[in-house]
Amino acid sequence: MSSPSLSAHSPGSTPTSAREDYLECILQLIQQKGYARAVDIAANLGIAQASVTNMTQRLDAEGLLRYEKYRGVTLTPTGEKLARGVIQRHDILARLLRHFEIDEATIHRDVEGMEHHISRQTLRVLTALTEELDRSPELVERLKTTVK
Amino acid sequence: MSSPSLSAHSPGSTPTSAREDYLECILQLIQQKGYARAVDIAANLGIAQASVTNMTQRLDAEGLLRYEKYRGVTLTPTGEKLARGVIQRHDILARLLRHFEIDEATIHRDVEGMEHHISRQTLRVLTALTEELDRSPELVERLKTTVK
DNA sequence: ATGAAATTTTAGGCGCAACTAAAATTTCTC
DNA sequence: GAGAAATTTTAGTTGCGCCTAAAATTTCAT
Repeated sequence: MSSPSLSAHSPGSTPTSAREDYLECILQLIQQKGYARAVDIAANLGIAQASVTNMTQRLDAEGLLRYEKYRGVTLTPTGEKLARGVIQRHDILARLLRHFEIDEATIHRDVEGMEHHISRQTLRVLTALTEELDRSPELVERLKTTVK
Repeated sequence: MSSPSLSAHSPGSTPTSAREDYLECILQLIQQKGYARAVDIAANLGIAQASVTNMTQRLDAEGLLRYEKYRGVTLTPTGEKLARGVIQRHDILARLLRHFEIDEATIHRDVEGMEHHISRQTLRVLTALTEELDRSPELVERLKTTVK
């Protein structure tokens, strides 16, 4: 039922999860600190610095970011759009789950895994759902009792 | 923020997504036809038959199924439990999304991607949510209007 | 029961995305 | 501004999970 794994990232195709993780992380760093250095990307993703160089070179070749040796990286418009999408999906999922009493670590793991697989359509639904939970604490309460 | 990719499947560790896809597919075949042949597994997963042999050998070594050369495969209790878990997560996600007007193809793709990343806690929440939607068509209607 | 067809296995290979170790470059400190 | 420290890059390696082609085995039809 699943596709033969996301292989070759032809330009225009959907980035792999790993690529999305990089883009997300890079945008977050840029927003937080104004720049994205390899050492911080590596720390945030929990991988070795050399792996970052490697991947950022590929992402540059694919037009998702601009990479200059020994200088930091910046996102291209395409890359930034993708990064914003991932962050948006991440945030909605986290907001949705936080309505219930799920530990943050679990929320983090689940969201991290799911955020790469949500279509625009599903995102819209989850957004509506989350906003309904925001404005209807009774609903949240009813659900929480059902859960336990 | 993400882990260094799911590498070595040490016994007792969480199976990779690919492994879960195999287990899910195998259990479905066994339920449907009484047995699981490589040719059907390959067709269902959209991969080559040789890849199935390869993976089933690994899954046997890991104790998730029993593999006998030129004979089919059967799930061990561990493998079957895992397969049931995946199918359960799959079904809940699909039921949840089907409450809205999302095309089946999109539901299929999203579920296929997300089903590997849902914890027990989150599963419980999504189940409660789905059952609430089952019994409250007004809520569904309200959400559907918000979405469009 | 034998030969053709289907299925399964073996063998070798590939791309992705990680790793380590060592070399190159930049940045900080005095 | 020289040297130490930090960072980045290069080079080479690994495991996963897929591939194709060819060989082995089983199954099916006559």
